[in-house]
Amino acid sequence: MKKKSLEPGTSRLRSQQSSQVVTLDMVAKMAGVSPSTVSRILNGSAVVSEAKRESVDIAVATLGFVPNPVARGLAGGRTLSIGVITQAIDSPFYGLALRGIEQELDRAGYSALYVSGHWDAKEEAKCIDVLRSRRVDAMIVLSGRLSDQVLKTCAKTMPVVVTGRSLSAPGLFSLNFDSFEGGRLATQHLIDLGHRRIVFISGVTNHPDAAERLRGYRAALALAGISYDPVLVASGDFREESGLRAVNQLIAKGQKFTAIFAANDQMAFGAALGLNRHGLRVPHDVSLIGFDDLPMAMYAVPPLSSVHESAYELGCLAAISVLQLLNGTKPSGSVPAPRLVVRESSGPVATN
Amino acid sequence: MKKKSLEPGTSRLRSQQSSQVVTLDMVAKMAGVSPSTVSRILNGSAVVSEAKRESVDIAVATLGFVPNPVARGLAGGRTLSIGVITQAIDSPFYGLALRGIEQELDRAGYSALYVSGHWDAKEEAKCIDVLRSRRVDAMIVLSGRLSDQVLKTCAKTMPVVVTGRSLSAPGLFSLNFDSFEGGRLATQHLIDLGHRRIVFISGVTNHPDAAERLRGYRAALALAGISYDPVLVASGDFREESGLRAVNQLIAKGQKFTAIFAANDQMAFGAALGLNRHGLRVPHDVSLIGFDDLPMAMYAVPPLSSVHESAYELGCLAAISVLQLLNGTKPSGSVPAPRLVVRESSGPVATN
DNA sequence: GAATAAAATGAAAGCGCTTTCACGATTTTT
DNA sequence: AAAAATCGTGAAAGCGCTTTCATTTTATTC
Repeated sequence: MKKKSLEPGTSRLRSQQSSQVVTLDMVAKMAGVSPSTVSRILNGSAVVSEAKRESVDIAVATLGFVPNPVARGLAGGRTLSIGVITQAIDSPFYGLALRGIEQELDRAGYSALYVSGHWDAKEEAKCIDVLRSRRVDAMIVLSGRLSDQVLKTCAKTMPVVVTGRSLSAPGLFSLNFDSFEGGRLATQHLIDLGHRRIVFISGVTNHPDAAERLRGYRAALALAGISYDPVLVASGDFREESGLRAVNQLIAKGQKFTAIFAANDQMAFGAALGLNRHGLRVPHDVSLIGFDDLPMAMYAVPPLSSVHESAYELGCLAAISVLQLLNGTKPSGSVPAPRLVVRESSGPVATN
Repeated sequence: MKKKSLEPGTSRLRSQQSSQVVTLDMVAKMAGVSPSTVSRILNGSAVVSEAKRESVDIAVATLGFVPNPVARGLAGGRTLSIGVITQAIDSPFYGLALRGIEQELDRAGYSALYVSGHWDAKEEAKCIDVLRSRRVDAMIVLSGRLSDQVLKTCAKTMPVVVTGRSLSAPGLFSLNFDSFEGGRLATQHLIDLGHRRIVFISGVTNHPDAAERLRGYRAALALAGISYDPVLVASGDFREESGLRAVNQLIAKGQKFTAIFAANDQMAFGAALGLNRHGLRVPHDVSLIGFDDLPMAMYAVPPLSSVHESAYELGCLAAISVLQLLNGTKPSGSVPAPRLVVRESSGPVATN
C-alpha cells in the first residue's frame, strides 16, 4: 500500500527475499549486452554469438535471474500458462485428469490455470473469458457443454485441446475416448455371464458420453438378440445419489433385472447401496458394472467391475498435445482403447 | 507469431472477438477523461466526481471493457489471483476444499492458481517460488510439510492463510481443525457401543493431523479406563490401500478386535474391504468409523460412520480469510467443531 | 579490395494498467 | 478578502519484458 519507489528496488529487496527482484536489465548490464540480446538468448528467438551467450548465461546464474511471467505475458504474449476448463475441480474422475495435466505441464515449465464450468455452457463461456483475459497460451477443455462452434472459434485465437469429442479444426486437437466400445464391452460382459434383463443407468442425457455408452449398450443387446427394453434404462446425472435413486425407482416399479450397467462408477456406487438397501446382494442377486474405473472402484465392497478409462493418461495426453500444438508439431497421441476390468461385482446369473 | 501492429488493434479485433481488445485508454477516450481517472474509478483508489464516474461507467458498459489482469499485475502489483498450495489436486478431501476456495474467490473476482506439493517440503517450496513469480496477491496453504518458519517468512511478503496448523504471525492466518476432539469423539462413540478392543489405523505418522487423532483416540480410551494397546495401532498413509493392508496384517497376526477407527475415510474404505475379504461383516462383526466424512462415505456399503470435517467449508473459510487479509480486515472465522456422523458401519458389540 | 548481402546487436517503442507528481479549482481558515 | 489547506484531475513515468527497426559487423562475391 505504501510502496515508496524512491530508490527503485530497495524496498522490494528487503521484503521479497531471494529471486524476483533481479530483472532482465540487471542481467544485461552485468553481461555487458543489451536487454534485447538477453531476451533473445532466453527465448532462443534469434542467433546470438557464442561469447555473449556465455556471459549472459553466467550473469543469469550469478544473479539467479528468473524471468517474470507477468511481464512476459504483457509484452510478448506467452505467459507459460495453460488454461484448463474442467467441470468440477472436485470430481474424482476429472481430478485424476488434472493431475496428469499438471504433471506434464510442470515438466515443461508451464503452469495450469484451472477453472470449473460446472457443466454449464454459460459458465464455461465465462471461463473462456477469464482464461483469455489471463492471457493463457492455450487451452485444454475437458468435456463440457461448449458448442463445437465456440471451440473452433476459440481455436483461431490459441491452440485448443478438447476431450470427450471428436472435432477437427485448425489449431484444435481432440482426444476422444471410445465410450461406445466401452459401453458395448460392459454390456457384452454381462450378457456373457448369462444376464438378459440388464439395467442401464444413464448419465446426463444430453451428454455425448452418456449417449455413446447407451448406444454401446444397445449394440451389445442387439448383437445378442436381446430386445431393447426402455423401462430398463434409468436416467442419472453421473453422481452417486442418482444411481441410488435409479435403483430405488426400478425396484419400486417392480422391474425385474439381474444386472446393472451404470454409465459411471459413481452411479454404480450409489446403485450398489440401493441394492444393498433392498437386500439384494452383489453379485449374487444382481451383477453390477461401472464405467471409468476410478481408483475407488477397487476398494468398493465388493470391488467393482468397470470399464477402464484412464483419466490420468487422458490428462497427460491432453497436456502433451497442447504442448505440441504450441510447439507447432501436429499432436499424434490417442486415448487408449477401453478395457474391461472384471472384479467381484459381476458374476453369472444365479441359477435358483 | 506474425503480429503486425501497424494499425493497433486491427488484427486483434478480427481474431479475438469480443472483449479483450478494448483497453482502458479507449474507455478514457470515450468518456472524455484521462486514463488515470478511469483507473481510479475502477479501483476505487480515489474520489472522483459523480459526473465523470457516470460517463466512465457508461463507456465501460458500452465498450464491454474488462481490465487485463496481466497488465494490472505488472503495473500495480495486484493480479487478482491467489496461489493455492494443495497436496494433490486429485485428493477427494482437498478437492472439496478447492471447490470451496474456487467458489468464494470467484465471487470476489479473484482466480486461484493451484499447485500441488505432493506432501514434500521441497516441492512445496518450489510451489511458493512459482506462485511468487506469478505475482499472486496472497497464498492459501492447505496443510503440507512446509516449516512454520518458511510460512512466517512468506507472510512477510504477502498474506498467507494456512490450514492444518495453529500459527500466529503478522500477515498470517491459520485455520485448524480440531483433530484431537474428532479422534476423541470417534473413539468415544465406539466405546459407548461397548467396544473395548478398538483398532486405530493411523495416517502418515509424522503428520500432525494423524498425531492429533491418535491423541484423541488415546484420550478417549484413558477416560474409559481402557488401557492403550500399541498392537492395535496400525500405521497407514491416508490412502485406501494402507487401510486394507492394516487389516490384513492385524488379522494375520491374530489380533482380536471388535472395532476399527481409521484416521480418514479413505483408509476406512480399504479396511472395509479387508474385513469383507476375511468374511467379517460390518458392523455385525466389526464396527468401523472413518474421519473426514467424504461425500463417498454416505454411499459406502454399509454407509460409513465418520467424523464430519467439511473440507468444503474449510476451503470457503480459507478463501474468505485470505480476502479479508488482503482487505486489511482481521479474519475471524474458525473451522466448525468436529461432529460425529453415525451411519451404519458402527453398531453395538455382537453379544454372541 | 571494393561493393553488396547477410548477421548480430542495440535503441527504443510499446504491452495495458497503476501511481506519483504537480497544477488548477474549491473550500476552509483567520 | 487574502492565505492556506483540500480536492479532483491529467500528464507522465514506469512495471519487466518482447519486438521492430535501424545500425553496426562480418561474411560473400566479382
